[in-house]
Amino acid sequence: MTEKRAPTRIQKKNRATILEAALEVFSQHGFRGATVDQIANAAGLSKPNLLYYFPSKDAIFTALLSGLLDTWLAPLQAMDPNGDPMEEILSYMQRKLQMSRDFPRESRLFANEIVQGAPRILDILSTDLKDLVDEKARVLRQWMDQGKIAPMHPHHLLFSIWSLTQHYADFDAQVQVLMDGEDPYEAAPEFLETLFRRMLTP
Amino acid sequence: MTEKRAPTRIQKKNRATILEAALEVFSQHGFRGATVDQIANAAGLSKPNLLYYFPSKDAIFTALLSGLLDTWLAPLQAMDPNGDPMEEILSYMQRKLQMSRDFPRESRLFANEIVQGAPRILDILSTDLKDLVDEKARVLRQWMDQGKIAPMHPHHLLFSIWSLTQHYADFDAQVQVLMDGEDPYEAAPEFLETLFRRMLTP
DNA sequence: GTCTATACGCTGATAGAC
DNA sequence: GTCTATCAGCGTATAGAC
Repeated sequence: MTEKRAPTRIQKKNRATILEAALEVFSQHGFRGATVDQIANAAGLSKPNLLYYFPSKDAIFTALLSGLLDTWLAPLQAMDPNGDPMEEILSYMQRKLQMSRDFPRESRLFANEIVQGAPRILDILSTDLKDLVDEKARVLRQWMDQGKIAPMHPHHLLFSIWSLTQHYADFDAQVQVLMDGEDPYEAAPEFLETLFRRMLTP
Repeated sequence: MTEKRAPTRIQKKNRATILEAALEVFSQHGFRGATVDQIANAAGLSKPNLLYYFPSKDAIFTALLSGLLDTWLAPLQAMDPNGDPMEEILSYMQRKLQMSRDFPRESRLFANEIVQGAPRILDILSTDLKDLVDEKARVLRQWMDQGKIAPMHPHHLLFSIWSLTQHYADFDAQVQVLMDGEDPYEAAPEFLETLFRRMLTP
C-alpha cells in the first residue's frame, strides 16, 4: 500500500535542479516561448521524467514564482520606517541594483510576464506586492510630511527605483551592445546614488 | 504573362491592416507567443490569405519593425546639439514619455524582444541605434564639458531617460494594479521634469 | 524512478478550387 | 485574391515497460 511520503533527498535535489533550469529557460524565453524539452535538457532529465516531478509546465512556473517571491520582495521589505529616510531609500535602491546584477534572470522572469500583461502573476501583484507597496508608500509619505525628503508622488518614486535599477538586468542585451562591453555596474552605483540624492534632498 | 506590379490600393490597405494587427498581437505576446492565427483574426483575414500578403511570420515581424524604426528613434534624433542643453534633454525626455502614453504597444514590442536577448533585432540595435546613441552621447559630453549640465556618464543618462519613461508603457499592467486605476500620466510629466532638472543642474 | 513510445492538439505553411 | 482542405512538425502530456 503506497502512501504519500515526505520527499526524499533525491527528490528534493531533482526538484531544485528543475527549478534552476526552469528559471534559466523561462527568464530567457518567457512562459509561452519556453518548452518543457528545453527545461528538461537544461536539468539533465528526460521530458517524461521531469513531468514526474511536476505535473505540468504551468506547475513548474507557479512553483518557481512562489519560491522566488520572498527573495524578490525582500529589498523593499527591509526598508525600515524607523531608520534615516535618505539612507533607507538609498540603500533600498542599492539593494535593488545589486539584485539586478546578481539575479538578472529573476528580474527578467518577472519583466517578461509583466510586459505581456502579467496574465499568470496578476494575483500576486494585486495582493502581496500591492499590500507591501501601499505600506511603504505610507512610510514615504510620512517622511515627506516630516520634511526629511523632498515631497513627491510616492508611487512614482518607487517606480523610478524599480525602472532605473531593473533596466540593467531586463535590457541587458541592449546595454551590452551600446556600452561596447564596458561593465555597466561599474558606474551605475555612483550614478544612481547621485541621482537619488539630488532628487530626494528636500 | 504575370509580372511584379506596384501594390494596388487594396494591397496597401491590407498590408497596413495586417501590420496594425501584428503590432497588437506581437506586442502583447512576444514573437514566440504570438500566432499567425491571432494576427489573421485581428486583421479580419483568414490565415492563408494573410500568408498571401506576407510569406511568413518572420516576414511580418521584420516588416513591422523596419516600419517602426524611424518613429521609434525620432525623439532622440530630434535632440538638437545647438539648442539649450537643459531644455533639449528635458523635452527629449517628455517626448519619450508621450511616446509611452501614445504608443505603448510599440514600446512593449521592443521591450519583449530585448528582455529575451533581442535575438531578432540585435542587428538594428548594434547599427542604427548604436550610431545614434554614440553621436548623441558625444553631444551630451560636450554639454557637460561646457558646464551646461552636471557631469555624469552619458550612456547612463540615456538609460535613465529610457527606463523611467518606458516603464509606464512596458510595465503598465503592474502600474495599473498598484495605482488603483489612477492615471499615471497625470503626475508623471511633472515628476520626471523635477527629477531630471535636479539631476542635470550643474 | 526513469525510460521508450505514443497520443493528440496546435502552429506555420502549402495546394488547389473558385 | 480569397477561400477550404490539408500537411508536416512541434509541444504538452500520458501509458506502460523496466
